[in-house]
Amino acid sequence: MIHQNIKVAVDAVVFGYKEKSLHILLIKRNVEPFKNSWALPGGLVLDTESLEEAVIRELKEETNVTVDYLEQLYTFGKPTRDPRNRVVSVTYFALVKPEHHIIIADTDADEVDWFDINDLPDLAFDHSKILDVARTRLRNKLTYEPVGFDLLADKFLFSDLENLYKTILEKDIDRRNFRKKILSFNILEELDEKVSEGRGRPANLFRFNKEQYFKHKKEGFLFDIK
Amino acid sequence: MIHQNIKVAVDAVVFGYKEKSLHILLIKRNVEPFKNSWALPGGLVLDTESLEEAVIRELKEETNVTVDYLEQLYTFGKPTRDPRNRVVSVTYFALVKPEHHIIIADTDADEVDWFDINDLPDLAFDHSKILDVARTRLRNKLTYEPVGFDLLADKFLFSDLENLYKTILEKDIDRRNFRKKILSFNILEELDEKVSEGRGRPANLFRFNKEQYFKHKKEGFLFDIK
DNA sequence: ACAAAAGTGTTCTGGATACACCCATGT
DNA sequence: ACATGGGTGTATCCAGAACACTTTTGT
Repeated sequence: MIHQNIKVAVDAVVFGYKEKSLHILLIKRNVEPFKNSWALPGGLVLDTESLEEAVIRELKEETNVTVDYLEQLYTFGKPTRDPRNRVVSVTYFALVKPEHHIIIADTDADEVDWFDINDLPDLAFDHSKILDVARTRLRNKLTYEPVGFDLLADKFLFSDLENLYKTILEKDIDRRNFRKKILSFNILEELDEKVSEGRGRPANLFRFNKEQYFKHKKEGFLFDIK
Repeated sequence: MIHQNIKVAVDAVVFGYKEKSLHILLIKRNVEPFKNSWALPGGLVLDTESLEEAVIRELKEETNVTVDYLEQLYTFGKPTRDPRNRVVSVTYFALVKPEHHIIIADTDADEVDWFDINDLPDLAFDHSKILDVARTRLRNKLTYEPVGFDLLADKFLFSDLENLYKTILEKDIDRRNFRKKILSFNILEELDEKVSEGRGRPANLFRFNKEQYFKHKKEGFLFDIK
């Protein structure tokens, strides 16, 4: 077998919705290259673990986060993407509910933090390219799968759901039509709890009913939001 | 840097439409493991080439095919997928017009052939899993991008296009509505050439107008076939 | 009483679907 | 003349889009 000198790594783009806007999880590197730059969490794959296991392990180690939703995104393999050695990175797309996790930096004293998607620092390596691909994926998925509910807290306000769609799809949404459409899917439970946020009429809390969704899906129902 | 013992390979699922049905390109292995099994074309990535360059090179070497359309599909990394060493395979999805290429097996006397998608041999490694992912991707892409035209000859019959959709989407199509819809996109040219296939009324030939398509796309038009 | 956000229904329009007969050729 | 596949139009229905006022609370 021919000799080959390529390393395999995984990197994750972790999305979360908090403080009324979309955030991603970054770590601050404390080694060269790109020392002190912010970067996507990730690292080399161990010989005996699967790619997915590698991402889950790295996320736990570097940030203390366990993901709610994880899928493979794209594999980046340009020979020069890492200035030291050739590294092929298999990237993953993850969704978490930020309030479910306490982020903790690695023992190597890296920093970890949530960054608003509209106020990001420069990223190490080709990580901003990876992020672009992830944002596109998120935008697409949002329209044909109920992934929004993996980003919101268990109990959420309709206005948060609406705001989430508005932010990610980058377009205005008609509140009445949006609500009508989502409710027509019969995958939400309206709770008997109201939340007042200081001013305005208190809003009702909703909960996503995953079982209902899978049941409807099995019966041929298609989630679809324009 | 920790020691890692993983190889990186690429494999391609190459689709083509010929003899009124969907085919894929396979090679017969002449080395262990899976000697004499049919497999997807592919091989190890060289240290200095990109992943995409590796696929293009391997396809040329092993089958003599140059692809018309190529995109990354998925990366398979289960530690045991190759019985010898650990190999992570970055797989690609390709479309070609079979009549544009003369397939030629490698000098190592491998065989190469087109196989009808509904009459496939057992495949080596996890290649049938890869193929499943590719078929799903093809089915999805067909509905929102005019990829069908990368599978058909330059000049084609409407009935071939229709048959292609019927085969891949695995459902019946209303001929009138299908034709109406496709023609409404204004991306086909009706040629002044007719073809008689033995019996029945001779059919008109059509040609896909790529420039028109890209022009419309830029103006916000969405290709969409249910 | 006013400001702020939540909640709610109807009309209109356009694309999707369903559907059946005539046409051009070869045998 | 008959068999075979090619080519075509209309009516119905439903989902998407557009659109504005009332309700509940805090200050």
